[in-house]
Amino acid sequence: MAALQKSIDKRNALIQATIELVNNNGFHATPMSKIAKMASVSPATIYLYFDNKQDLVNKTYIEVKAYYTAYAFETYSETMPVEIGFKVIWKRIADFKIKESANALFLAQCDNTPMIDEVSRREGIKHLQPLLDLWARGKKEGIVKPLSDYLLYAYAINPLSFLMMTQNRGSIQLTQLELDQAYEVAWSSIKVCK
Amino acid sequence: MAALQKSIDKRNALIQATIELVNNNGFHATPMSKIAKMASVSPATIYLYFDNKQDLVNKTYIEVKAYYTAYAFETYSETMPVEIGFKVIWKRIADFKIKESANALFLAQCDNTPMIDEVSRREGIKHLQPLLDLWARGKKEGIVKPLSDYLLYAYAINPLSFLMMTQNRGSIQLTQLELDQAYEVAWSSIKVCK
DNA sequence: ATAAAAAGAATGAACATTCATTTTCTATAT
DNA sequence: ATATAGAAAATGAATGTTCATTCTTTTTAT
Repeated sequence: MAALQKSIDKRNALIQATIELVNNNGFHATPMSKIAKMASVSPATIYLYFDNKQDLVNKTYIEVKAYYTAYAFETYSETMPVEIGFKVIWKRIADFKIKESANALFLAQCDNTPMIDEVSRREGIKHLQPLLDLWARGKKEGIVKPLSDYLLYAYAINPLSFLMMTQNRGSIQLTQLELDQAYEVAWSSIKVCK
Repeated sequence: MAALQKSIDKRNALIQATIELVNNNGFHATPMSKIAKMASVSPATIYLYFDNKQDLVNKTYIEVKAYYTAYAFETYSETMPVEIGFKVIWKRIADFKIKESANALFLAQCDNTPMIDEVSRREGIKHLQPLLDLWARGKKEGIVKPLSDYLLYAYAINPLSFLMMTQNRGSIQLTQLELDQAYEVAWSSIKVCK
């Protein structure tokens, strides 16, 4: 099969270059020629791996998103009690946003921009299901507030995006203390008060 | 003075067109020619009001941001008790995100993108001071948790951006009930528990 | 020896910006 | 009030560049 013979390394280099350049310049200011140069490849070669620029950025988005969700749930198991499970997932997401900030930044840009197809966007959302299941369980057990998933996400998870963005812009440097505080606020905002 | 004689209506039309087109297509996919057409103006005319495309988008950002903050603090007074003051501001911001969703969407895109100069970005941040002052007062009175402003903002205000974004994408329709719930979560996440 | 993969150069379209003219406004003189 | 000169504002049509994509040729691997 043709695609399989092509070098996976080149494909990865292209994806990485796309992430880095789009993060720094935005989609509109990253020409294919620069992506090619950064990946040490001819512009024409990009078209052996991707249909066109839009396809390149869509596929980059989907791959990064898949990596993100795999990372988020890596250490989680559905047998964990709700509070433990949430903590495990939350910490992994925080970890991702800090350690994989280029990837996280790229996702944030895609999620707040018409850069990505609706189709690819929907594709990227799917993988969050385990968290929604956890919340459903938590609600049933009376541990998690009976709020919509969107509200829970807005308060428990999304603030991490803002903190990551701000840190990345150099305005703040998150300390371990602040991260712990952030977790406490996140959990307290969705847990049922005794 | 030359600039003052030019039609303020045309300038406004250009700003409005920029907001709408950038919201729908992103910065990279909105040519000056389209902005001109939507504002019923010749492309050349844009350059009588703005230096270039970057300047146009920077100035649009600053204007929308100023409008946003003015709106947010419209009904707030520094003599209000902390809890009341916060509620007043929060509700106004929520109002803005819903009623002025085109403006809010534009700001969200600017804030998550390298579309805007650092200079203009900093310019836009300034106006949030009354909220930071309110929090300082709240901390002193032992009403607000002793967290950094960024953490407070991340949990008390930023979730509204996510909810607005999601609603705008058609995934949800915020009801009054949900808005009230959102407020309760916001306040409970920053207030000191008794 | 053949076919896949990659390359560099070429192509053509899109676009930001400028240029040369025309239109509109304003202030003054009648 | 009206006409008009001069300036400001606005325009549509160029200009030159940038860039996504394709074409033809070369390199690499089997």
